Amino acid sequence: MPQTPTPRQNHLLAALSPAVQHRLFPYLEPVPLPLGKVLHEPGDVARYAVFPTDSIVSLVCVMESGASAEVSLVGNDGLVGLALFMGGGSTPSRAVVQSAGFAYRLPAARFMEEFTRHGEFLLLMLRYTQALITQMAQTAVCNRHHSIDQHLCRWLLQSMDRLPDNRLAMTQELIAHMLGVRREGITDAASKLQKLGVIEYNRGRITVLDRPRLEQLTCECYAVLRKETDRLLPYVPRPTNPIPLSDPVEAP
Amino acid sequence: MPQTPTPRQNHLLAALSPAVQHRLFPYLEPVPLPLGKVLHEPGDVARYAVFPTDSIVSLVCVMESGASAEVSLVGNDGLVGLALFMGGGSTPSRAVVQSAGFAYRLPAARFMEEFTRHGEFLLLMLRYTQALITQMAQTAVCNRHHSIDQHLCRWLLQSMDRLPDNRLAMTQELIAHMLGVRREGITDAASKLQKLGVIEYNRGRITVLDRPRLEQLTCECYAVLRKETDRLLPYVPRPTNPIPLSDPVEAP
DNA sequence: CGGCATCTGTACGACACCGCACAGAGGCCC
DNA sequence: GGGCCTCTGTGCGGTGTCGTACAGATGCCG
Repeated sequence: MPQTPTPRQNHLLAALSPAVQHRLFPYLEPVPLPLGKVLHEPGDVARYAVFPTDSIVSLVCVMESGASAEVSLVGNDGLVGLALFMGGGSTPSRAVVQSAGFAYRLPAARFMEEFTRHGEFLLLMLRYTQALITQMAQTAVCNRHHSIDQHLCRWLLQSMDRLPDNRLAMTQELIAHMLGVRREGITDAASKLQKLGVIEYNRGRITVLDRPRLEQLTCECYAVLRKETDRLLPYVPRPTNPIPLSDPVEAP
Repeated sequence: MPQTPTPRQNHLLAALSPAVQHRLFPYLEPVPLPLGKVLHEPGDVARYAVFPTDSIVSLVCVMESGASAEVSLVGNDGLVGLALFMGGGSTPSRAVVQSAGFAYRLPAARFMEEFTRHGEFLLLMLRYTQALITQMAQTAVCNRHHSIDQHLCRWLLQSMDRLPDNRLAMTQELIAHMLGVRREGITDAASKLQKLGVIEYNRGRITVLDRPRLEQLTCECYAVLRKETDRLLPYVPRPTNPIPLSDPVEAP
């Protein structure tokens, strides 16, 4: 069952030193992110930085025709609202919740207060920005060269990496929209994966059964991203206090 | 004829305040960038930041198969070497000279010295980074949805925006490599443009004859990028000295 | 001037993906 | 339980791009 989230489920927040956490955490506010919620439209001025805990947000580019394509994925590894500190205030992309869950948001002013201290927070944000840039670059080349099948595998893996379990609630229609392809294209690709026993599929519920196989089937883009992300943002949460790692023998 | 370049031909360098220019310019070193020169391979640790003046550098992603695709274009509007200040040190992309010319390079240490003053230089770099992010995002969606014809138009326009005149020295083979398509695809697209009288084409020399028409033929991506770049990085060079813009009737 | 490498144009079958249309198959609610 | 909406599967022709192969055109250089 969904427990109350904690800020430290977000890797960026977890990686901050106690001092920074102490300054920021009081201003963090948990927000539920229902499927499909739009965090910002192209050109919107961001009022919050949003740090997902167990939710996933897609950054998508939308064309005049209504066609769209995802350019990157933000989960508990990142934050939505780069434009806050990049100086532009807004971006030409839309941020939409792709997997429901929770996030913590931090008012823009507080965010900038910490950012302009020019300390570890700034450095962390820059590193995350580079990870995001890598993701976009790889998406661009993947869109050019790889098949829908491969692309779907990559997308599933990237989503799984940001989720607590191996299940995902999404219709084929939505996935198609994210990847910028036809719904039928996803039906085909997903059917193949289902026949191979790699995933199980049922009216908007996807379960990954054989992750290693999925990694074999996807294009090299996934490995590139994984490697680069691990390099830039190794997940090493700071301990809050001296923590009892093993069970507190009698917990509630 | 090619004159000796000056750092101020680069818009970023030109936009810096006299104080910053005074600190940085002594360490700038002009370098010729011949066509095809590789500034860095994936994973290379950058030793310089490179500011093009009249040259153009392409950032491309290369796949295992050798296939590649350009993710962004850097000319006198930007610099090569974001990884310097983003914290990663390297990126998984290759930087290759697409149009020969000159650039100024700044040793990494000097660059960081100024960057870590956390003043206008940092802010300018961040703004440029956002412009680059926008470019990558748009490239991703363009790769997914638009035709080679449209893509070529966009690429020509973006190249022209970074060149002093309306001529470009590139074979179809090279363009194809940049765009991540077949050479014949470029032949087709370019033939159409030539028949329309929009460009003139001759063994590696392209001349744009009808720019307005080109802007009609391209996809919306060009306009999006143009608008966003102008917003983020308006080109307002700082005067070197107190400059007589109009006659200084009675200025100090 | 002639030879040759390079660049450009053309052709043709293969294939992935598209757009559309429609048929089953669940799940949800009255 | 019945009705209905949503989601998924399937089929068809059309089109854009690919891979390959080859022929002309151009410019450079000996």
